[in-house]
Amino acid sequence: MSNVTQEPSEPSAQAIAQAEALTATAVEALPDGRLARQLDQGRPLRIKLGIDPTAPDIHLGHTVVLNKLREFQEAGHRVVLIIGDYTARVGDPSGRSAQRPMLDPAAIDANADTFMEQAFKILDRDKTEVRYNSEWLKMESDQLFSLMARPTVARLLERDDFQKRMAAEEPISLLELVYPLLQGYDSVAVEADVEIGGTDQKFNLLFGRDMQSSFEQPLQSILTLPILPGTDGVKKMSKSTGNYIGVTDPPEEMFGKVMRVPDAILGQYWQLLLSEDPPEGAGPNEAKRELGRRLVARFHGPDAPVAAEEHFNRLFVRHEMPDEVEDFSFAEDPAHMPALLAGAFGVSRSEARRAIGQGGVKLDGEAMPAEPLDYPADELDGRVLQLGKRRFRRLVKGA
RNA sequence: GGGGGAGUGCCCGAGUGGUUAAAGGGGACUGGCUGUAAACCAGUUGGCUCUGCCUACACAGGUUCGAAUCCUGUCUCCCCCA
Repeated sequence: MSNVTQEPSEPSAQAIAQAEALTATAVEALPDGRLARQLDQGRPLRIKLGIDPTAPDIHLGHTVVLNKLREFQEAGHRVVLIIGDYTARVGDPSGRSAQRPMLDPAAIDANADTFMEQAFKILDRDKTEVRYNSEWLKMESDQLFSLMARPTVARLLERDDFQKRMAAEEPISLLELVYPLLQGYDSVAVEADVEIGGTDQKFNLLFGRDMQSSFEQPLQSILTLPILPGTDGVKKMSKSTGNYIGVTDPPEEMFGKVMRVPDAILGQYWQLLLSEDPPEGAGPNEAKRELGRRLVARFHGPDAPVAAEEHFNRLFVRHEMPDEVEDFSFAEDPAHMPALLAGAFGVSRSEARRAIGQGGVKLDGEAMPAEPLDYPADELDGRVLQLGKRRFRRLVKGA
């Protein structure tokens, strides 16, 4: 395929240096040396990222890739952000151990909107081209068949995920099998020069080259970036496993979540999110605090970290109440504690009873006794009800 | 189309007629310790008007004094052969 490109065979020293800078944090940049030759073409490259809007929010895991795109933009290149409104309906099998349900189009569209808005917290709008892949994937079936005629089943089944699932005798839908084709066709449609993704995307990214090749296009090079572990320190960060830090999380929550991350992955967080090592000589506590401050500042502005950190100190270090507590108004008199807790925190009454029995419920900081369960409304009015360590509501006697 | 296997609580997974709201593990929650975390210890983990009652082992019926366990049908999934 090299005959269709106008790349010089030996990249300039300058291009090599530039490529090295851009791939420093990447796990792999394939094919070897290709990026430098592309950079030498002296035109802005088209850097592709596809995101399936299966959830409405962007979390820090996404930002690793977005930050890389930003670097490309700063180097004068153009980002092609593909909203996978069509592929979201299919479901990417990458890293999956089970089939996932198809999403309904309305939800996908809503997700896509918030997603993009959040992506522009990082990307430069002026150097970004946003495309929806339904634009070209909503095709006639004979056109689809001609796509499907190209790759072989054996080729598709090579991938890890499928191997594992077959070995475990788990189902793989035909649709999932076709997914890489669709993603690959995205690359053809936007004439991508470079595609970026997490290491779990390697197969799909490489497959894009196959697709481009069958359409006799220049082949994209690919860049895989490390996967950011979630706040549990084990699994990939994702909304569905609940181990994520969202870019729209309020400052206190963002700071708190950072502080709760296991020490073991602190170094990775620093590297992947800030592209540097934790400060020399700082203990894990301080390193996490600094990480938290910087992230809060990045997403909420330079003034936000102070209040967020103070909130954290108050709640978790000094075990005091937050300065602002949401009201919960109740009408019953006398008030039945389990019912009150259920209403205020969305737990079941049984759970509430257990929590009380375990000393997990406090009123103005004092643990409540198991008995009695009923209190006169006047006695509770204005006091702060607490469940566990971090859930608070100010009780307000209402009509 | 034929044959075989399986569906249990948030997840995995024991249990094949009766002290089974259902072993064990994971996760989660609460308390302790702590640095916020990890590790560790203790407790909890279907619901409720809670010394008891109700609902639950894919779904719907049936057998039985009694069923997650037996029977029938339905749905779903997996494997093998074609």
